Amino acid sequence: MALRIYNVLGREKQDFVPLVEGRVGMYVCGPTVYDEPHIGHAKNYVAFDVVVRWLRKSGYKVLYVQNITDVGHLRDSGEDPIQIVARRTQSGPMQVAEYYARSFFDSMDALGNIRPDISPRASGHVPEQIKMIETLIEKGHAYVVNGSVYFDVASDPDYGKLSNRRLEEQEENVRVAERSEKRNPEDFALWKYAEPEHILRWDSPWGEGFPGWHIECSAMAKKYLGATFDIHGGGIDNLFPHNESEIAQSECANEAPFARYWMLVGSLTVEGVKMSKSIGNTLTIQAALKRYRPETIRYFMQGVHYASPFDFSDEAFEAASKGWERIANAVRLTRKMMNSAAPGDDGSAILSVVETAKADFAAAMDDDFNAPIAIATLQGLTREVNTLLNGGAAVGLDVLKAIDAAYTDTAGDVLGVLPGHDAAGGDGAREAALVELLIAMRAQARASRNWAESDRIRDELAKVGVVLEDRADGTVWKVN
RNA sequence: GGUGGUGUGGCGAAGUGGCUAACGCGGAGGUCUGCAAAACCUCUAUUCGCGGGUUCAAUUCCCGCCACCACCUCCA
Repeated sequence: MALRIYNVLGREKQDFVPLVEGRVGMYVCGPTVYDEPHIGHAKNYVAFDVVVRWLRKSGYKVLYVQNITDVGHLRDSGEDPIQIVARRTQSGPMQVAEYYARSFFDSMDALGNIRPDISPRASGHVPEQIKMIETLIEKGHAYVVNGSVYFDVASDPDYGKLSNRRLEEQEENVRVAERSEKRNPEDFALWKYAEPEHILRWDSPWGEGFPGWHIECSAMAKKYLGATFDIHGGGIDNLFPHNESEIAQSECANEAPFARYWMLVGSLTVEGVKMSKSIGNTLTIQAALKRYRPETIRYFMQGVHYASPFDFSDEAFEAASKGWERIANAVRLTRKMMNSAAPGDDGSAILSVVETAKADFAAAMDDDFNAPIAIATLQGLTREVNTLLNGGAAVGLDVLKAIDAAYTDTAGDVLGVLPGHDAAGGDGAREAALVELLIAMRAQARASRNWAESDRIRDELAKVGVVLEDRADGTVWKVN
């Protein structure tokens, strides 16, 4: 079954046909590094991490580029956010950018996101941006005013094709344009003249200044992926003006199509409210990781299709967490039983169920990366696996290995939601040995019907996060 | 006002022109168990925002309306 992707450019689900067979060039808008990354970032980048993982699982050789925005862009206040933080912390702007870039990578690593192949920084690509701006000027798509350069929206008949904002429709709604150096209110800055107090500044043919917000993505995508490439990802909140402007700049400068498939991720709210500093409901990834384990965060976020809006609430998180645990328990049990199972294919009747689940999982992912359905197939598989493993009948090692491989291929490699391979939850051989020792002592107590002692061991372990479950064939444990 | 999106059971959330509207959580009952936990089984939306229309048939297509959300020029 072929991969299909909902292309925002055209607003329809399309067969995915890469530019070069077997290869995928993919660009995802990265963060502006002036603050700690939050769970909105997590949702976005987990989504694209899974996209890349699935493409690779499907056999594509993927080149994944995700930028780091570390140059100054203006905000409402008229000031560059990096500059604001720099002043507040009495640091240099690039020091601030570096600090938060590292924090971003740390958080992404902790969430289990595979790093992009290239993480280009806007500050390191100013010459490329200037070159592209010069090209736009030469081709009559941009003009210089007072040391700034603006893109002439009227020169691009395609402007608005991604967001469906056509100029002619817009114009009627534009109130009397305020006094501006722009020809049209819709024109956007490619290069901005730096006022004396602006710290982040570079030399350019138009004097000292700094690049516009959108041009970095156009320049870096071109440099690493070419004028035309396969997939452009980002958040839906940047559809306009950012993504629209990227297309306009790139296609006018390169005279070639830009990204062929646009995938935009739905926005995230917290308890139904948009995260914002003024409300004070921003949840950073580091804070979230103190409360929840990363696999459950990933699982939770993939319970909703990537393009849909997503609400991060404790209640919904708990529900998802329980669902995750069901799968994780089954995998843990499978691996535990692998340690002592006899070779052979006892219980092989389940293999057809395993194959069906793998096929259903693949079909779901091929259908515009439908992770919710992919997870549903794993839940269905888990019911069958649990029935088998808890049924008391012998299960051969070959069968257990097949089950483990199915989970690893799907929940592990693609969704990235499985705990580490250590059956105990991954806290080291010494801890495992200590727990096993206590379990053995408890088994003795149980054998002599000393329930007080056996319950005490179980309760004390529970206090430090080690949960015991008694089975007919022994006791299994896990770390909460 | 413009553009786009969403509205499905107690909660989260898939989905389809017509088989019993996935899956998870929660709830009820049961099995298993020293107890617990885990697990399994059964039940839990005559119904898919509202009103029209198309159709033999719509939650799914079309129109209108209502509600909520996002973005709307230099705020990833």
